[in-house]
Amino acid sequence: MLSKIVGVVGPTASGKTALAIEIAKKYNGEIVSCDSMQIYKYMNIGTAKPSYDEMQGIPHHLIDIIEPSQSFNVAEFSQMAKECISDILKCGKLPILAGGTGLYFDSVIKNIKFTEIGHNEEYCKELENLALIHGNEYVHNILKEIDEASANVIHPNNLRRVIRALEIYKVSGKTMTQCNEESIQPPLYEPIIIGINMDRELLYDRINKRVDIMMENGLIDEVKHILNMGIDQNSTAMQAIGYKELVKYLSGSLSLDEAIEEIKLESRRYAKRQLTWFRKNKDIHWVLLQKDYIFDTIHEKSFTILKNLL
RNA sequence: GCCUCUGUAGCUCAGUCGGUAGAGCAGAGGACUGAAAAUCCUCGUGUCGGUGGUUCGAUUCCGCCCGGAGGCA
Repeated sequence: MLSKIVGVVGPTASGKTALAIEIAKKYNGEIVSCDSMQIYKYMNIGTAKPSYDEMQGIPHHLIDIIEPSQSFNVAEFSQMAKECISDILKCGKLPILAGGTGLYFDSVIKNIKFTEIGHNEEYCKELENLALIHGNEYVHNILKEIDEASANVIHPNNLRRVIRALEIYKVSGKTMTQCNEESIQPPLYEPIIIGINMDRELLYDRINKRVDIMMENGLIDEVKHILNMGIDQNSTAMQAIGYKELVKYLSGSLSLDEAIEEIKLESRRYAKRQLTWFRKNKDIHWVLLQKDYIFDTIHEKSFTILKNLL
């Protein structure tokens, strides 16, 4: 019998954090954040990290665990998240995996096994160079020769993924297809997943307003502070929405208004991508918010679902 | 009041020497196994301002009307 855990997913600004906390309060739970940017310290306003008060005494895991200068990846996340969940279950409490990073979420729910495949930066650079000189197709053709199945799935222009597939082969001697097959394992938990969604217009309105609030709360100072720590503008952390645009503003390539509009635009697109990812997961119980809404209805509907399934 | 320019996709505009139209942006959909808030793919029918006329045929030419911008009085 698998242990039950709760999942809370949805696009940015849909209210995942608040819902997760309510669920934790009601069911004696602890929250495992599933967010690729909230893992970074000092990035609070722009990642909409819950404040100490907002957490209402509920333990939150995998938030503020690394420095913005450090790199991080799914494999590490997956491992840490499973350890957290295991600990929470041992205490007899309910783990709640909540966040908007679809890949991270699935890696835990599907129990994907990431074997030790390191990196070979030199090789990657070499491939990047080849692409620069001969074009993306050229590198894609190299992949086609060693792993046709992957080549068929990865678009030639998606250089990053083409290179990763080649890197896997270079480092491990196995094709990506082979590695992916081996990574499939039976799930560890029985997840009950709540997905929050709402009318697009309403969502976008919430996103736009939240960006304004972030600006009022001092996002610019937060970005300056991180930059002053000597964090590279090209670091993963600085690719976060809200940060990369303000870096452009601070370096003078965008006006403040342009930067704010770009943050809103990128956030809306991000929300759309998140929905695309989560929509294909048929196990999600969607809770929809209509236009003339009372926000608590999301919580009520969620509790009804949980009551029947937990 | 007169003159000139202008009205085409949600926005900015192109274009049709008369055969009912296409870019960018916005938007939508999709992919995703070690950077994932990343990366990548696909998608353009709209009373061509309204109304009369010329024409086999008008968004295109002509008249009038209604918007908008500028100039002269």
